[in-house]
Amino acid sequence: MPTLAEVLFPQSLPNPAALEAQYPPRSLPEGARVTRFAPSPTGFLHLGSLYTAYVNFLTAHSTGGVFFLRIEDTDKKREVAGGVASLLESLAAFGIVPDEGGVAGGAYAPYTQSARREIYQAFAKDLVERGLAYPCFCTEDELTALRDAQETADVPQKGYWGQWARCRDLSAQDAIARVQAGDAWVLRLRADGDAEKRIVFTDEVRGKIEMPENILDTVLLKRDGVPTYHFAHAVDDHLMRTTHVIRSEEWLASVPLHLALMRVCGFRAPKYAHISALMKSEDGAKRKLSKRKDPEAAVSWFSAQGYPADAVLEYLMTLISSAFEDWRRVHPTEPRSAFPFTLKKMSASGALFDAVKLADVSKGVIALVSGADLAQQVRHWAGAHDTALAALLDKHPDRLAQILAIDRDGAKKPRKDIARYGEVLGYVSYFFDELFVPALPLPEGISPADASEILGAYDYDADEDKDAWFARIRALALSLGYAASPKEYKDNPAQWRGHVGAVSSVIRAAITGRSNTPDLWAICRVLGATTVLSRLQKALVSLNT
RNA sequence: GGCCCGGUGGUCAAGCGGUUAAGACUCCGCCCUUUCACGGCGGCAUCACGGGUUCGAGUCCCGUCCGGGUCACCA
Repeated sequence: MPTLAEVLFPQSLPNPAALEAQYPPRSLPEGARVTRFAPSPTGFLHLGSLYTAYVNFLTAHSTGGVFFLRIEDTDKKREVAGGVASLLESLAAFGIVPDEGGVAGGAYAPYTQSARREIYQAFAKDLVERGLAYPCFCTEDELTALRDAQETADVPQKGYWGQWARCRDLSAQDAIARVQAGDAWVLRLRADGDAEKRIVFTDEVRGKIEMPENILDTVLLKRDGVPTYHFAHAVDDHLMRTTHVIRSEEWLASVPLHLALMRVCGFRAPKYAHISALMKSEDGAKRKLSKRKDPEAAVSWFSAQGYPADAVLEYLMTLISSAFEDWRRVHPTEPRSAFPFTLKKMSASGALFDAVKLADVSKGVIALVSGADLAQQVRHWAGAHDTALAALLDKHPDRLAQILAIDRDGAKKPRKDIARYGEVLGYVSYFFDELFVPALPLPEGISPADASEILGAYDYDADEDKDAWFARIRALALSLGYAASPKEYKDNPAQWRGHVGAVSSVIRAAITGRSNTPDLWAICRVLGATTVLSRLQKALVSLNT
């Protein structure tokens, strides 16, 4: 006479003890943490997921531990073809490369849940043998009816539990008969919790938390024999020897269940850290960043906008630890991995995603990149996101590097005026004749006649060094009645028509069509004498007609 | 609805019984400056509310309110 467990799991399965031996505890130095990122292969990387992954990554790597990737593909309906590859690619773009799992493989393989089916079944069978789990034959309709009944009876605790759990007390014979009759079943936990009793655990970011014990007979194995998240989590994180389960706060409510599962399976529970979700403000209300409504929820949005991966990570870091920015000021070029990171310093409240702050952080990141490197990054970005820019850059090789080097390479205070690669085209357009739009924005108090006078009297000499070049402008200013410095003008405004700033602004406008640019002398060098002279000439002509 | 988490300026936040309640972003003003950017200085603006406990409360306790999460054969 076969037992219920044998009827439920007729196939030959490894036994739990053998699995324990096959996946032994890791030999890692004291304090080393093992963390993981466990996404579903939807191919879509959410900003929140990146955030979570990054915290896991930092936790492991700041302790000499292991960060692995596990694919949670237990729901075929959500799976997207090529999802895994695209996910790995997205993560890699942020320098987040798992030590194990993914393409790396590892000693605790397989790292894909769909390939671990018999591992889960082995533990499930063991649970049935010990009377800690049972088959449930309730149909979807019956479950809905149960829900409705609880609704009308106004039962505070909804769900499949206690007296509501109809299959819980089915005799083994009846259960066996139904299985043999071909009835579909799911496997449920026979919860032993008491709603009146409370469990206490310490969350690594939130501290001590007290909750009622789990009383729900949660589904462990679905109709198709595939585990639910909860059961897979218990089995996998135990067997893969995860020390710290760091995940989004939506899982916090499941901790009593997870702890109960760990206990009945005989596993030592990992430490848990629930980090708060990234929020978005809308009409004064706070809500979770949504994949549907918010383009910035997708990490791909940031790449498309041209935010360097480093900038996004740097921004996330400011959310991870409020001490980060202070540290960064002291260590402007240190890798982020050198930052003393702890889960405990993470905020327990959900942060609003702040695009303005990201832009500021990004400017700081881009300011540290050399002109040549930046040019290369921009070209790379343009190849994927802005073909017109890419074509332009290819037509003028090296030009962009020269432009971006201005006030940047070797500058003690490099310019911080580019937040995204996507802004670069607008930033540099006047360097290219095909994009240059002649315009003459005049400074306050300067009339077209004044401008005409200035341009008419100005001679550009391409051979002059910067000091000589500016000395000439100063002399010109003086000769036309403009103070040679703003200070002199302020000391006695009545005596002057203005100051050098007005003169150079007119020249700047004629050459670039703009009122704000980096160092004009350097710009002229990049442009070349022919172009400079020609633009100066045209501006003068336009003023006189 | 039950359970759970959270609530300090517009945003991110420090704070662990006694502080003029840090700092950063944004915005505004000033300084520096040939423009802009950078940098410097200054300013606007915060402890959700009500009760306790205490000589003293952002900090501890209780209640309320607000926001979020969860209660799936999704993760």
